[in-house]
Amino acid sequence: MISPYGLDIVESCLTCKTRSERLFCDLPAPALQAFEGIKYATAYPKGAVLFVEGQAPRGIFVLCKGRVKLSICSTDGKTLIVKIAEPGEVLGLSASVSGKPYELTAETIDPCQVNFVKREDFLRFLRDHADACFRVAEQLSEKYNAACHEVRSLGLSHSAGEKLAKLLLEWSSKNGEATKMEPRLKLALTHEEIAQMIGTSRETVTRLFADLKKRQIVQSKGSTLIIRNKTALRMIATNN
Amino acid sequence: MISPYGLDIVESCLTCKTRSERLFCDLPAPALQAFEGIKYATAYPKGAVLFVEGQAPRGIFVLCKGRVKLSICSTDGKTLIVKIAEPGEVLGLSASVSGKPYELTAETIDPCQVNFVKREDFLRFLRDHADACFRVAEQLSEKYNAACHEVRSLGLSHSAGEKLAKLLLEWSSKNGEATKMEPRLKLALTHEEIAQMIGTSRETVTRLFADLKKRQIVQSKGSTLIIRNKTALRMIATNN
DNA sequence: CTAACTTCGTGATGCAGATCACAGGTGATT
DNA sequence: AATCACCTGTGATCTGCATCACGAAGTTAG
Repeated sequence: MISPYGLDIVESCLTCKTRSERLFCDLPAPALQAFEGIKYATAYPKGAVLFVEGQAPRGIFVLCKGRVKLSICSTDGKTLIVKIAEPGEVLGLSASVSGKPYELTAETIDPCQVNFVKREDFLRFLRDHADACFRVAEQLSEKYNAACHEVRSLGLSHSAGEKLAKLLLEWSSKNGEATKMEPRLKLALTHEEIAQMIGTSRETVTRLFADLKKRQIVQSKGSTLIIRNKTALRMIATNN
Repeated sequence: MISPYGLDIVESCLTCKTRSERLFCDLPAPALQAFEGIKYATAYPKGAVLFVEGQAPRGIFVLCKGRVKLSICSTDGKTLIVKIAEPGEVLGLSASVSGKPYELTAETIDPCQVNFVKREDFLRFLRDHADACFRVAEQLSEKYNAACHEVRSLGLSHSAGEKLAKLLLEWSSKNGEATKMEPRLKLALTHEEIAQMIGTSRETVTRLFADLKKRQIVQSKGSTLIIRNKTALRMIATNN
């Protein structure tokens, strides 16, 4: 089959191997069958925009492969990256359910495979399949939960250093590296983007990293970051 | 019937007059009947705590009367008020759906009437009533939407003045006063609480109000605030 | 009607971090 | 190897606001 942007496209959800690990995708057979009928399997290159904040909801995007940057943006161009979505997440869900405009902008940062479902089709699907509807509620709860974490991090931390430390710890816990004494993680983002994630300026991020290195708390090798002193980092993250 | 804390308790959802105006409550007859069977109508005095951030979810709280303060709190005691919930909202919903701990603390700021539903009962109810399940998804979308607004306000505004202006405009739009040239609104919160809503210090709020008054943008009469210059306020809210 | 709180108003001070400005790195592209 | 575009590092400066500190003005209670 054709494979644009260097992706191995999983054509059908019915035969998808990773389905069972994913909260939303792991539907009972009838629902899955119905979903199969209304979805459009699509592929996007890196840097494609799935939807823009403020647009009327066209439908949902189930992310199968690749990562997507979710951000909000102020009138004067300042950007805040809310999260980096991973495969298995459903994007544009809340807007499609409520009918309100998308509240975020979604932009791919890898080549991505996405299953798109038109809003009307999706709503009909939800009416017919109660079990899927509950999955949606679960997904939305997850999203709400994540948003609350974001609010907490933005609203309750005093310093930029604290937020950076929180972010690094969070990242390290995602790679199964959390248990290790000295977790490693790939820094796939630029300082600029990290700054946008914690709501600060690029220069501050650079300075903070320099400081962490000087204090032997982290160490970088190319684009991998090694956390040498996890307890110290945790101190910075929790305290002030 | 008994009427604690000076409330007129609406005993049954079936005869509730305000039901139709409320997103979640306006259920089709069978679901409503079932809901009636699992809910506990309860009343709380002002200052009661419905649930605390971090607790395992016991169930949902449908707010019938009164207002509830939703906040998150850091280890060092700093508090951020996320929102003031109004009648019709369902509290503790996302935690009850996902099974994760409550992400907020809910505290009444008026005498309140609340319908409580135990988590297991609620989940069973959702399985049996697909239409209610969709309502839940809608509610969660609302909540997610609100959380996104919060994130935006916290993460993208440069100054405390901007956030205060946003808050005042938002409040004025809730009372049907938005259309008027000079909307009035009751300031039911102290400067301290307002500060906790916009993530700043009490003194700053006082100073900002003083400044707005000096510039003839607002004017206060006792606990009512009159917005004299809406365009100026909007300038402050959007720009910097 | 005074005491005891709570909330509000305002000055003085200090610091975190935004912003500007520029220099050195790094990797692609040709 | 040379150009370009984009990152990273670092100094200098400037400001918004947190924090401390205290006194005035409301509010509740005895």
